[in-house]
Amino acid sequence: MTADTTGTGDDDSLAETFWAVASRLRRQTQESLAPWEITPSQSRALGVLGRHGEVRPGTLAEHLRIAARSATEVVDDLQTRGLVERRPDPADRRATLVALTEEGRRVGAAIRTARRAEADRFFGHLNDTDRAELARILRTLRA
Amino acid sequence: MTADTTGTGDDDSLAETFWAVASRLRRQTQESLAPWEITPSQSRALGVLGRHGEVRPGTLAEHLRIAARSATEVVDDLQTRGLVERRPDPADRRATLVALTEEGRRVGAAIRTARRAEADRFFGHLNDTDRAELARILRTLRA
DNA sequence: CGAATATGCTGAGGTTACCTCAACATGAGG
DNA sequence: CCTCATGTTGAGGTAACCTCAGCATATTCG
Repeated sequence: MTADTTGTGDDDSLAETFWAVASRLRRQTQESLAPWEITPSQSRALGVLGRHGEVRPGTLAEHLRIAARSATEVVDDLQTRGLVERRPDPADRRATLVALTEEGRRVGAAIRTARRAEADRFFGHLNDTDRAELARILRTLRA
Repeated sequence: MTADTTGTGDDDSLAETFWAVASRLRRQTQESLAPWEITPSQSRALGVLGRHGEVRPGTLAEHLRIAARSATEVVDDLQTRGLVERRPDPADRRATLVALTEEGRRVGAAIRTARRAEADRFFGHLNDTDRAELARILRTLRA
C-alpha cells in the first residue's frame, strides 16, 4: 500500500493538502495495526462484527463495500486466525452466520482502543477549537 | 478500489468523518479521471512529469513513492498509450529519461484542469472562511 | 403441490498494482 | 583495470479485489 491513491503528487491546493494529511493518517493507522498482523480489511470486518453481532457474509460484504465473494475470503482469513467462526443460520439453511470468537472480541476491542489512541495522538496536535472546527467542516463535506 | 482503506467502518469520531470525506473525494476524483481511461497511478506520473520535465524512472519512483521496478511498469503503460517517450540519458548511458510527448502534455493539462474543477466543486460547498480555516488546519496536520 | 425463479455461499480463475530478486550495462574510486 | 555502486528491467510473486458458474435452499405463483 502506497501513499496517495488518488493521483496527486506534491503541489499545493486544498485537495493536495487534504491527501497529504490522509496519507500521513493512513500510514500511522497502519502502523498502529501492525502488532496484530492484521490487514486493514480484516480490521474493518472485525469492526463491523463488533458493532452488528453475527452477520452473514453477504451483509458483511455490503458493510465493507466489497463483492460477496470477497467477503468470503476475508472471513476465511479471520477464521484461520481464530478470530471468527462460522455457524449455520437457523433461519435459512443456505446461509451462514459469521460471529466473533472470544479471541476475536478481545482483539477487536484492543484494536479499537489502539486506533482511538492513535487518532487522538494525530488530532491532538490541534487545540480544542481547531479540532471542533475541523469536525464541523468535515461533517458538512461528508454530506 | 473500495471506500475506506484504513479499517474503519461507520461510527463517528473525527477520524471516521475524515475518512468518510476522503472516500467521497476519492470517488469523485476517480470519476473525473474516467474520460481519459487513465489509472490514478498514471495520472500521478503525468503530474510529476509535468512538474519536473524529463526524469529517470528511478526519480519518478521516488516521487510516486513506489519501487523503481514499479515505475518502469507505469512508464511502460504510459508509453503504449503514447503519452510519454523514453530517450537515452546523455549524461549516463545506463539511464533513461522519461519525457512527456506532445499528446502527454495535452492530456496532462486536461487532467489537471478537470481535477481542479472537480476539487473546486467539492470544496465549493464551503464558504470562503471555512475553506480557509480548513486549509490552515490541514496544513498544521500535514507537518 | 410442483415448477420456475431468486438468493446465499463458495470454487475456479482473472486482474491490478504493487513487490523482491537477479541479470546486465555502465559509472566511479582506489 | 578491478571492484563496487548504480540504473533499468526480466522473471516471478502477492494481496485484495473481481466475475462467472455451480450448488443448495427459499419463495412465489399457476
